[in-house]
Amino acid sequence: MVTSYVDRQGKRLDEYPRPSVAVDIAVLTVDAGCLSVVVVSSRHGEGLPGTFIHPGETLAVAASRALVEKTGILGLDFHQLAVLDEPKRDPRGWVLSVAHSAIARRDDLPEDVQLRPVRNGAPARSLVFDHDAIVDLAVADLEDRYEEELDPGHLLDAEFTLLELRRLYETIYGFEIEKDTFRRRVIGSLVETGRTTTSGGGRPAQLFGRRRDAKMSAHARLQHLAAKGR
Amino acid sequence: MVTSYVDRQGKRLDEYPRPSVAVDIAVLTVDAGCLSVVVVSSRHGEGLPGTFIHPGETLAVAASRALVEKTGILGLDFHQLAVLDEPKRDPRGWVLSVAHSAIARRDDLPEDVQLRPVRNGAPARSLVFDHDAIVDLAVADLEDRYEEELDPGHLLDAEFTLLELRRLYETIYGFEIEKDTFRRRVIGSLVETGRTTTSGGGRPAQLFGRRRDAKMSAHARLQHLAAKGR
DNA sequence: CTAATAGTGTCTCTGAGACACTATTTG
DNA sequence: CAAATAGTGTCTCAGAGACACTATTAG
Repeated sequence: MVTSYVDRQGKRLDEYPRPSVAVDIAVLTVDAGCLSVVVVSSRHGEGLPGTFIHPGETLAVAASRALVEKTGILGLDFHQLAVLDEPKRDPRGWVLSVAHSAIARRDDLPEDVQLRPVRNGAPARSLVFDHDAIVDLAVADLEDRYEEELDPGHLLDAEFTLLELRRLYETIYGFEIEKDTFRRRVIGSLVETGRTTTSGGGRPAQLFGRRRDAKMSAHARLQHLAAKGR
Repeated sequence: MVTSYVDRQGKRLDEYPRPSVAVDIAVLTVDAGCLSVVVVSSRHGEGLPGTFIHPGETLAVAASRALVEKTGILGLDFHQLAVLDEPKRDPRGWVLSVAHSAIARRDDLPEDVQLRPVRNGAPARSLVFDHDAIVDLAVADLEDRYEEELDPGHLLDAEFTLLELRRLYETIYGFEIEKDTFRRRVIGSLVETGRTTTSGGGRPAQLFGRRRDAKMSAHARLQHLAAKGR
């Protein structure tokens, strides 16, 4: 490392005390129809998987490493949410945490992973440090991204029915959606496969695939919330 | 600092090598009808004002300190944009930067502050390290927040005409807006003051104030961009 | 047949966009 | 009067929401 640079006060870079920098990851999934988050247990209590960043790593690499080491989860994409910077947020010392989120299909997670529901109606979480707040950020981010794009986390298979898609969005948004309105909203982002499935019980449902670059039309959830005066 | 905690590998917290953590701030303003960013000169070239975080500080405090020390700017609100984490992004060594943005009125900035235009048509910036990318993030963030709310950065006075408001939005969005459509879009977020001003040259324009909680209606800019096929 | 789910026709409402028009000032 | 800016009336278009209707399967 080059250390000969000095700043305006004449201090060398390596004279500054430095914080430890951690990554914490909220891995969200839909388990049994419920939006859930992966947690790990430690001596401090239940929290999100995380680790300290190592030299030469990017934050995404550190996040991958944390998930493998602590949960056995592999190969997710990470989104930065925020930097948690309260000097006293971690009793071990001065630790900044870069909060991340990721989305995973339940069956891409190990069988024995610990999951906690995250929706408001669900039993209260109480994770260590400020990890509850990270989960809230992750959920808000998930909602935003599902509003922009059609199932960007690929929680559904390559082919799915409109009912399956709608149930997924209801799980993520946390409220029911009218089937006719929903159909018209997403149909432009789908391609018919010609195949049908009768697993639902009534008339066979058509199976759809995603269009490339499958945006959601307009901003329905915002309008919905506005209409209800929330 | 408590250092007796150990992690799963049995390492104490203070045994990990730590990155330096910097804050860099893109202060945006409208100067002479042009969206601009505050820059500072150093031996590396022109860059955004920034500093290393000190023990006990939050990032926002470090950002305030950086602005005062390097530009004399006081009292802005900061928004975290992203963490820049490429291990080699800073030639001085391993430096993470938490990019921030802030919005300021031109006349709240010192007279002699260095400003550079940021819009695409403007002369190319070429700031040090990855600071051009931070400016891009700051501009995107500004556009998003001006789309959600009416002049959240309070770049206008307490009372203003619709022409002034529209010119501001045109400067921020980077394209012209129809006056009739714009008027109908924002009028619900304004309160009439009863006063008028004739400084424009033609019929006197009414002066408006902000409503508390002045949201913009719907998401006009997105729809505009979609309509133009961009 | 009924139950159940899939999918459509159609009406209303809202807001964006566009154009033309009227209104009120200065010179 | 002309020029300039402020503000409105009104039409079209698109999409959300809601309701009722038709379609196709299982049993």
